[in-house]
Amino acid sequence: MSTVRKRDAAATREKILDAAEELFAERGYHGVSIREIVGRAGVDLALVHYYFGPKDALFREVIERRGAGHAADHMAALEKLNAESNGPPGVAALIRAFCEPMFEKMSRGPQWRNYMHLLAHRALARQSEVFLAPYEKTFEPMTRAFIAAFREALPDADENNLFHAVYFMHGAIVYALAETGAIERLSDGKMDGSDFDTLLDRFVPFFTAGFMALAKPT
Amino acid sequence: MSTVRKRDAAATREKILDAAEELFAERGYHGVSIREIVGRAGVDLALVHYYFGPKDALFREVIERRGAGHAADHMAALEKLNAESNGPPGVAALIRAFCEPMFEKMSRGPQWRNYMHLLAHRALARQSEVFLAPYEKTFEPMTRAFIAAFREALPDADENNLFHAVYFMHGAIVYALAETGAIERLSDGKMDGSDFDTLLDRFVPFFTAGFMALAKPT
DNA sequence: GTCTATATCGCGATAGAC
DNA sequence: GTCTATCGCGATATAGAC
Repeated sequence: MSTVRKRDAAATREKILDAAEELFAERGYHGVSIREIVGRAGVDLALVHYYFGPKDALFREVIERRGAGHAADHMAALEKLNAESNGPPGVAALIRAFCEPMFEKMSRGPQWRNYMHLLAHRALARQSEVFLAPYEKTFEPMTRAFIAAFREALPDADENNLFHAVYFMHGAIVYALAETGAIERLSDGKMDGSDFDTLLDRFVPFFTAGFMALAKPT
Repeated sequence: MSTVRKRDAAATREKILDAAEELFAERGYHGVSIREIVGRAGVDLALVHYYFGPKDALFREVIERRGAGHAADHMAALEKLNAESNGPPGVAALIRAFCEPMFEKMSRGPQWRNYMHLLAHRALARQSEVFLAPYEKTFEPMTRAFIAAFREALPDADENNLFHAVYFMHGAIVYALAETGAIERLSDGKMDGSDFDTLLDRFVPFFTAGFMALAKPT
C-alpha cells in the first residue's frame, strides 16, 4: 500500500517536471503559469506547491534533474579522449568531444530535447536572477576543463585567442540547440535543423579551421 | 501651443519606447509589466494604451522603431562592398560586412545596445507567436542577400555547407551581442565581452577559415 | 494629452477536508 | 497524497474627468 503511494508520488513529480520542462523551454520562466503546467501534466494545482514549493524552486528542480548527468557526460567524453590518445588530444577531437554530448541528446527523445532547448534559452538570458546559478553549475566547470585541454593542444596560441574561439563555438552550439527554425528559413526548407548528425560533420572541420587560424602567430 | 503639445507627445512616446526597450531586453516580454515600464519612463500608466494599444503592440513598435534602419545598414554595407571591389567580394570582406553593422551598434550608446540585446534574445526564442514577424523582417532578407554573395565568393562550395557556415556564424554573433557575461566568467575576468573591436579582429579570420574549410571538396 | 479611478481577470500561494 | 475552496495581489485594459 505504502509502496503504491510512493510510486504514485514519484510518477506525479515526474509528470509535473516533464510538463514544466516542456513549457519553460517553449516560453521561458515568466511566460508559463503553474496552472498551465498542471493542466498539461494532468495533476492538481496544489500538488506543485506540495512537491516543489514556490515556482522558482520548481524551475531550479527542472534544470537540476538532468544537470548532473549532463555535465558528467561532458567530463566523461573529455576523460575518454585523454585516455585514448597518446599525448594531448588534437583540436578536432576536442571540438567533437565538446559538442557531441549535447548534439547526441537532441535525438534521445522529446524530454531531453526540451531540456536542451531550455538550456539554450537560458544561455542567452541576460539577467542573473536566481536562474544563473544552476546553469553555471552544469556548464562552466566543463567549459573550463575544455579550455585547458585546448591550451595543451595549441600551446603556442595566445590564450585570449582561445577564449574567443571557445566563445564563438559555444554561441554556434547554443544557437543550433535552440532549434529556432532559422536554418530552415534561411535555406528555404532545404536544410533540417534537427539533423545533428549532418551538422556535426560540418561543425568539426569548420571550427577546427577557425581554431587553427587563431592559433597561428599573426 | 499645439506645436508644444506635439513635441511633448513625441517625447512621451520616446520615453515609453526607451524604457520598454531596456526592460524587454533585460527580462523578455513576459518578464516585464506595463507598470514597470511607465515607472521607469516616468509617465502615466494609461498613456501606454493611448499611444500604443495593447502590450504586444508596444513590443512590436519597440522592434520596428530601429528595425528598418538596422536592416538598411546591413544592405548598405553589402552594396558598398560590391561597389568597391572588382568582381565578387572575398569571404573575409563579406564576413566583416555581415557582422560589423551589428558590432558597431553596440558602442553607439545604451539605447542601441538595449535594442541589440533585445534582438539577440529574440533570435533564440523558440516560439513564433506574434513576435517572429517583426524580427524576420529585419534580419532574414539581408541574411539571404549575404548567402547569395557567399555563394558567388565560393562558387565551388556545396550550397548546404554554406548554409551551415552562415548558421554557425550567426549563432556566434547572436551570442556575442547578448553580452551574457559568459566570456568574462570563462576567462576569469581577463576578457571583456563589450570590447567588440578586439572581438571583430579575431572573428573575421576565425570564420573566414571556417568558411574556407567547408568550401573545399572533401 | 494627461491623469484618476476602476473593472475584470488570472496569477502564486495556502488552509483544510478527505 | 490529493483535491476543493479561497485569499490577496498585481496584471492588462478602459471609461471618463480635466
